[in-house]
Amino acid sequence: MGRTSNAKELLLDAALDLIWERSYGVVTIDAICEKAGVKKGSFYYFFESKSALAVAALEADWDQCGKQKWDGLFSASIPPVDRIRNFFQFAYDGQVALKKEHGQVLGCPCFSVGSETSTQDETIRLKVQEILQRQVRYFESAIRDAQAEGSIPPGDAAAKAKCLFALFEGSLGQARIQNDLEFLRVLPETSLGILGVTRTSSSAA
Amino acid sequence: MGRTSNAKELLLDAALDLIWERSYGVVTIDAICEKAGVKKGSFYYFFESKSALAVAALEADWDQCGKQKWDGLFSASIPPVDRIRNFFQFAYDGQVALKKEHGQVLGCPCFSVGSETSTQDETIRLKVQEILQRQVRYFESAIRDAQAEGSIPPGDAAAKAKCLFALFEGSLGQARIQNDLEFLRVLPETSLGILGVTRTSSSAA
DNA sequence: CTTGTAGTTTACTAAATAGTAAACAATTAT
DNA sequence: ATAATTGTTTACTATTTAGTAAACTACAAG
Repeated sequence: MGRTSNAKELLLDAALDLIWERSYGVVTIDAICEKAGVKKGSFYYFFESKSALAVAALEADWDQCGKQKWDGLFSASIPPVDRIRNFFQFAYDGQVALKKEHGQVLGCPCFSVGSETSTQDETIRLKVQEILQRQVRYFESAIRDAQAEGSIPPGDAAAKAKCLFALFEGSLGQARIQNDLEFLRVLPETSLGILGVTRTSSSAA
Repeated sequence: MGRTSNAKELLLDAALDLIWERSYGVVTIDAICEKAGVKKGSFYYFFESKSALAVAALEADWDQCGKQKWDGLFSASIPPVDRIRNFFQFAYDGQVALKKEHGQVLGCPCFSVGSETSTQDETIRLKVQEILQRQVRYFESAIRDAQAEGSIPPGDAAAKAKCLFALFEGSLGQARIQNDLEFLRVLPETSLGILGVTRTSSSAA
């Protein structure tokens, strides 16, 4: 019983938006509260600090959006090489939409916040680490499947996955810094080239 | 004539150190002054803001350290494939030393600060963009030379350089977030693999 | 309809921070 | 020496920010 509320969700959404668009350090609790339309007293009713909110916001974003997207893109019902190409294409399309909306390239919130805070806030660092590692595993699994069906050469799948992921995050970071999505446009093909795909298996002409 | 001073240099050094180790947003002017052993009045005598100091610190670091390192590593007197391998090895060794000194993986200050501030501070963004583009050109030139001598397959050298650079910065970011240098250790070989080097030309057995 | 619970609001404090003004100190050219 | 110049220091203000305490409101179960 008692009063009901969606303030917690409003705060999580506002925090992720602001931190993604600006940065963790520059966003104040007051700004988050204002954007969420929630008073500071309520903020402290739900969260103990900005750090705790950020951790919760990253986790909530994964649970509510990220996981489904990645599950769909890396579905076993899709040929493994296509999974990877589609993923990079999806990432590019998503950044195009975000740029249209915000006027700026935003990149990956998890990686940006992680890089910014990792030497200062261990709880954020661990949460980011956890989410990023989950993501690398999607790559790894697709690479293993592609190797099994012979569409890419054999080799250490975990290492290749990390390599692709670093390329991905590095490109997102570059795109954010240059405010230019050109870096991402070629990734669907570049990534497959790195994996050693010879013949373009399906969708592309 | 007039009084002489090294306060400006002390401030530049302190700023880069602190921002590298922590982040741009979390470092205050007071903290920079304290680390530099300079009073705030002097800070404002030399710089108009934290942002201006950061821009100057990044530029000074390139002028005094970065340029010479890159020039040496990418010297035309070195076989082009070795330049690339040596660069990644040097980067790894440098991060090992930094980790020993600071207890944490720090990554690339330019990229970290750039990613953190790019949507908030246009002058920092432009300076970072400039420095990063300079660095990509070293890769590009080495790749072109390697292609010319036939040690790697032909293809768009600028695109390959951007790809390698994204891999590099993405790996540094990952290393910072995971506080683990494993990501960087394999880069000397991984990078050459991506470029399509078949035979390990020199130093390695 | 009243009581316990869940959430909200207001008004506040204490601390951190950016930024300034003006007196002060050192150096050098004349 | 003494001015002019360059840099330093101190002490200050105004603002922003995190965080708290306590009164208040809505709701739901008995």
